[in-house]
Amino acid sequence: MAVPQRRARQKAALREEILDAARTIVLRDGFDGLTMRKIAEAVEYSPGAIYLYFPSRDAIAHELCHQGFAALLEALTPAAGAVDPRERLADLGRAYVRFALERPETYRLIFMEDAKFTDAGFADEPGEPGPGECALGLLVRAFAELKEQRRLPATADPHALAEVFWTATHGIVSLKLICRDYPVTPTDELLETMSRALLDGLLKTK
Amino acid sequence: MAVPQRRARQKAALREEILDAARTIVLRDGFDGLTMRKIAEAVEYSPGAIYLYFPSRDAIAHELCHQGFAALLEALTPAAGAVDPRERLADLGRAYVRFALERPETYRLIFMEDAKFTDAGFADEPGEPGPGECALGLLVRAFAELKEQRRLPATADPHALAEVFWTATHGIVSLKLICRDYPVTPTDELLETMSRALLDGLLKTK
DNA sequence: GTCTATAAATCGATAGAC
DNA sequence: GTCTATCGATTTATAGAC
Repeated sequence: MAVPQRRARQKAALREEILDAARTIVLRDGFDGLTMRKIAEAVEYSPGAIYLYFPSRDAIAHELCHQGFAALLEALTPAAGAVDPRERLADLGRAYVRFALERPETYRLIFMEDAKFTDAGFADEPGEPGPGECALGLLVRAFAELKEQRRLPATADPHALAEVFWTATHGIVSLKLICRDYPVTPTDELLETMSRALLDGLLKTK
Repeated sequence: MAVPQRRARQKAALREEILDAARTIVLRDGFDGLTMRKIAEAVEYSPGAIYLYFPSRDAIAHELCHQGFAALLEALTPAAGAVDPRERLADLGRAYVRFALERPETYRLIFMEDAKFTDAGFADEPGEPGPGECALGLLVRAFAELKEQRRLPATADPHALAEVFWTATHGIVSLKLICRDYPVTPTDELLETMSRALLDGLLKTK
């Protein structure tokens, strides 16, 4: 029983090597620049060998996307520690922006490339939460707590408010990642102004 | 002198035909699906003939982008009629979202594809305003009026606030255009909630 | 000015030798 | 399991006949 296990380990190791190489390429050349040939060259195998580990280029991209969502969730989780939900939302916004700017190609891949990758990050298998859903859940939870504390109107929908906060933050980073010169205002200032105004406007009182 | 003018008209006409065909293709197949061959087929010329009117695929995309920004400005201008600046901002947000959803491929082209296209729409020639700058100017002007009316703090920066409003709106539509399933909340509801909360939070009083 | 033909470079994916 | 070789289809752009 030992030999097949070793083989399985080796197979898994090369799988990881391929994914690492793919990540590097996406980071350097963007998603369109990810080709089977480049991957093969990077791991020093022939192009055909890659197909023994992944059935297609899309499968590799899908796996990268899944790992990207997991990384986002990992980056957000430590920012969800604040006791005060409002403070926590501001922290989550900052962590989200930091993640996007530090790993621009990962962010582009999961949120700016293709619907099939983005949607896949939310519901892993139909019904299962998935890392994207969990990340959004951090926001939902904070708004739900604000509502429990009667700092939001009784009619407020925590999920909708979480999506408002998320889309607004996404708007800042996605434009910053696309354009060189616009928006002119520094990212931090945009985020802080947006975050404060949005929460001021939503909450009954500070 | 008449003949060269007629020739110039014919040349300009075919130029427009090429651009029209390119627009249709971008709308149908997305930006990546825009190829010289498809354009040539659509206008019933050979691929090589296109190069007599445009030096490259990028030049066509650049022209499309410029026209896209002009169309955005045209779609926003009638929404800038409200006397009350706050009401005007809400109207501009609605017109912006409507434009993006009605012409998704145009919106993708000018704001979600490539930096060189997006930046080009703002400052046409260095120094000149460009349609993108004008569109943003509609927002800046509204915030500037709010400041004149003492409904914003004296320290408020109208340009920064305009960019906050713009990025937040862009966040809604860009995610809607990318993902099938997320955000779950309907676009209109996201926009109205965001718009109201943001302006409530920024303005001293309603 | 327009065409045909083609260069030169990609790509994803597969077949079959070893 | 890996490689070589290649299919078949892309693409942008150009050269040269008409």
